Amino acid sequence: MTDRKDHVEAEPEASDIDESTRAATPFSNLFREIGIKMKASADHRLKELGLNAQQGQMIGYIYEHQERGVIQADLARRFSRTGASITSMLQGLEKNGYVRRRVQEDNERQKKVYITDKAEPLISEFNEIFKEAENRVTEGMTAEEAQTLQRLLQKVVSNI
Amino acid sequence: MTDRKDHVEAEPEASDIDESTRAATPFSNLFREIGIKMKASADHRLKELGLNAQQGQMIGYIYEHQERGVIQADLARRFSRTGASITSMLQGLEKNGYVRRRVQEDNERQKKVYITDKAEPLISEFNEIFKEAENRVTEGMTAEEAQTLQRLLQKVVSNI
DNA sequence: TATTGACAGTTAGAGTTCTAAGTATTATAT
DNA sequence: ATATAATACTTAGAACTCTAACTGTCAATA
Repeated sequence: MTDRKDHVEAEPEASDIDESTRAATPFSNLFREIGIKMKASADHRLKELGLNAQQGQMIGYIYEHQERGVIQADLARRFSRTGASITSMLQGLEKNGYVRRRVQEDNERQKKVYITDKAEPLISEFNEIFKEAENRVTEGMTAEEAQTLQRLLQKVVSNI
Repeated sequence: MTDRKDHVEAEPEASDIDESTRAATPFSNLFREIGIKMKASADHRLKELGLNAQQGQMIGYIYEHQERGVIQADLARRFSRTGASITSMLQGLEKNGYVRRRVQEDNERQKKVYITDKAEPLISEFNEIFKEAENRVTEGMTAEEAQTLQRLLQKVVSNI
């Protein structure tokens, strides 16, 4: 309600919204904004389950791959995090009873990671939440536009 | 060199790379990957200056807007962070001499934020680094493709 | 076989982020 | 005019992240 611009150099400026369309770095700003919003959205939904987005993704990934065997280094690669970060995250998830870790018999350097019974019933909810987020991205686009977007994003990935 | 898949359920699986193209949530994965890569790239470049990407963006934003007057709540809005995060970040930047803060005379709740002389010479380097990153995004695209990408990304922003 | 190097994971310490609770100031309403 | 609410910022405590240094295990090689 109050006008926060009502101070010293009170110039009648345009609103700040949609700044990314005027900036010299529109793509950086767009990607940053999208990342923030998607994370916020996922965090909001997963909060009911007592987890955050990163934890949800990690549990989902472990679930999908645990039969093949997942070690911490796999998670570090997959989520572009350092080994120390993975240790910290898994310690948290283990403390709260969502995962367990077991040293490999054939290679004692490695620890394999598994989902617990406590985490299993959450998987289907995760999938639903992530699928909803996925669908919202392309809302109001034609199938062709969505396909073009995906193709161009893949190009961006290979560029950077 | 070693085959890290050489353990218990040793199935001859396809490699993990490019998983985002097969996943059920290609857009989420693409955006996550792009975000991680862009941040890593910016961090790497700004490291020579003793700063990280977030600090660089914040200093740049303050520089661009300090004549109009920037208070902490503006930064929180702009960067989608809580007030507490901004306090913490600015305490760090202030300790290292990049910004200074001054309580407003006409509203003692607010603190205006300014760039110091120490930070000023870095601005042009920031701009160059961010512009390079921006250009790399659309490398190998036609002007029309880049325009399409920007348009679709704006649609994504409004969708989520 | 013994050394050397690579790999997997941990810890310690620092920075960033969050939530929750708090102080102080300003605006609104009764 | 006084009480209430909204705003701006800070602090405390926790979680996640990083780098650097460390332990322990396995692989390569001389």
